[in-house]
Amino acid sequence: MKFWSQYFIPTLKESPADAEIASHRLLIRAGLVRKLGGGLYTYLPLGLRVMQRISQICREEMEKAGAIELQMPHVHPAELWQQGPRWAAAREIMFRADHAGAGKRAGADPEFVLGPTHEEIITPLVKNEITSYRDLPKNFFQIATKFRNEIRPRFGLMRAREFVMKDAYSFDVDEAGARKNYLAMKSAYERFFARVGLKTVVVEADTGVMGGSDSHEFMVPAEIGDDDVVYGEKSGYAANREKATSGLVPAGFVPPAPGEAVAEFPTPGVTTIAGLEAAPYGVSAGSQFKTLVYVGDGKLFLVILRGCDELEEAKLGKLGFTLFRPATAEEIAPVLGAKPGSLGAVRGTIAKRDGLAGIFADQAIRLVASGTTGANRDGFHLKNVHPARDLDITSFGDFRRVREGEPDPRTGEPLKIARAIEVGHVFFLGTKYSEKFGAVYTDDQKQARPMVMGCYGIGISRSMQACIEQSHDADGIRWPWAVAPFQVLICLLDPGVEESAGWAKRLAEAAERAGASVLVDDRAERPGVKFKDADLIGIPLRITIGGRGLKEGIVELKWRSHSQVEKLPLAEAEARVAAAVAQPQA
RNA sequence: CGGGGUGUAGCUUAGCCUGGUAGAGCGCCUGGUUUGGGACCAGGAGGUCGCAGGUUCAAAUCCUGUCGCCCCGACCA
Repeated sequence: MKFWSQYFIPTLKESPADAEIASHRLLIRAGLVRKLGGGLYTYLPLGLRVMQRISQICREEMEKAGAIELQMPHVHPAELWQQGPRWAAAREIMFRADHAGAGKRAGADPEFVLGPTHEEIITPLVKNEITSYRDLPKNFFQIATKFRNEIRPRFGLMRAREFVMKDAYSFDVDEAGARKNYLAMKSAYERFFARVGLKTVVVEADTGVMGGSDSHEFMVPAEIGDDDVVYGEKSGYAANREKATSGLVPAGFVPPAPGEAVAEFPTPGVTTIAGLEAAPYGVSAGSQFKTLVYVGDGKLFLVILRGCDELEEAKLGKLGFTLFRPATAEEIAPVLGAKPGSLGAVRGTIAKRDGLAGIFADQAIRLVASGTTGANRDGFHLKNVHPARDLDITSFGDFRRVREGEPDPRTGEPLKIARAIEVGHVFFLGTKYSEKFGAVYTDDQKQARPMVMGCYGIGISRSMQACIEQSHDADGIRWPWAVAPFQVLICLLDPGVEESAGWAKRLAEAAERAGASVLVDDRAERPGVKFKDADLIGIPLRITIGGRGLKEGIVELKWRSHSQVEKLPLAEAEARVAAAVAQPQA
């Protein structure tokens, strides 16, 4: 039992100017966190309590699923990351943790980094400690602070530079075992989110910088999310937009036959899709081929899309480059022979074809029978271009961004798109890390084999904010029972009156005996202030004790999520409070 | 990093265009009256106007630079 007057809950009437979304405002107004700097927050007592509750639920579900808790360092020798498979890709977001007097040149690699995640730490550990198939499978987890120098921290805890995450890493003897672990984690996640009261949607996801092959994300649908989820209402198809495909090109599609031969025509000053659409050319965007130039691991490559389509950059990840970025005009001209705006991939028109690592075409261009594209000669384009006949394509793939309304890949129904917050992510990693770090075991045939891994994250601090985003009203937060900082708030309107204080104590003890945590608002404030604060901090069950009620022989019981007030006769009050705690309505 | 915005008391902000005494509300302190949905009265404390330079007799206000923060895009739990 805590007394408000002895505790620390700095609530605010007005929300700070730098908080824009509801959950961020409430996080601050309800006294859960305070900002130190961009993406850096202090968890105040109330916020910390919520974090601890979420963590505890997470811990329980992990352990039920057979995972073992440990704790790894936050400071990592940079060397380990340099040995790993993603140093180049991950160093951008890593904080350097050089110690003073390291005497490093500017720009030199850091000696230490702050851990953004822990594959590079757990894998060497397991390599050293586990060598036999008899000791596998194992699944280790920790709940710890992560450090990522996010390019743009935002929305409070939603995307922070320092945040709390549960991360788990599974090690198996083979793929079948790893799949089993993957599914075990996936269902543990479902139980976890159900318990914390977060409604999530599971979607197929891109693996991003993490690497790996299979991946699902747990999303909380919310307007303010920074992911787009593509889904079919009937089919059950749901995928992150970065990964989503549509049935634009049906299975068994037969490309149209080629027509007239390719012909060049002058297009002075026209360097955009829109420019070619306009008079006098009148070429629809859908029958243009857009040629994008990227640099992958130091070499140029081309991506061909229909003029009406947009590149989904994340899909370039499957091409296998460690690092890629759009090429600059200076890099393009010598290889293609023209400036951006006149580029194309028609066979024989590329100045230095061997200067390209490949030409990758989105499969949707196969829908085009006769297209128009740049001639690799400034001021000229080519028409009557047939994808298969004329373009010098290395391979076809899915690179375009899905748009709302396109057909579901399974059922053909129009796809929908909604914003969502990613709160959990499971990856099937395979042997990418174990091979790199030599995490091998000896099987029963005395053969050395790489362990098959999976990794699994839950954003603990982000989940806290997602709870608020999903459960609040105009007056404040409405905490789900399981994660509320306190479950019962006793609003003691006359803390100085002995009879009132006595009832507060008795009812608080009754609630605690029934298993609830209790906060007593014993401040010398007017009732209005207490009620407003009660709604703001969102404790699920409120018991009001005041002179008016006591005169009537009652105390009041009210759920934060309902508007009705129940009057409890004093004689029944303790039992009724205990009964309410046993059957929470939140 | 690109684009947009913004920095004035613990919080929300007015003043800036058109240079000349920094002002309000909330919160805080003291006293009093109040006491079931953010009370009222009286008094009080609290501000290097983000920082640095410049223009000027004079800069919160104009100019330059810089830093922080917020929003939109790429990154992610």
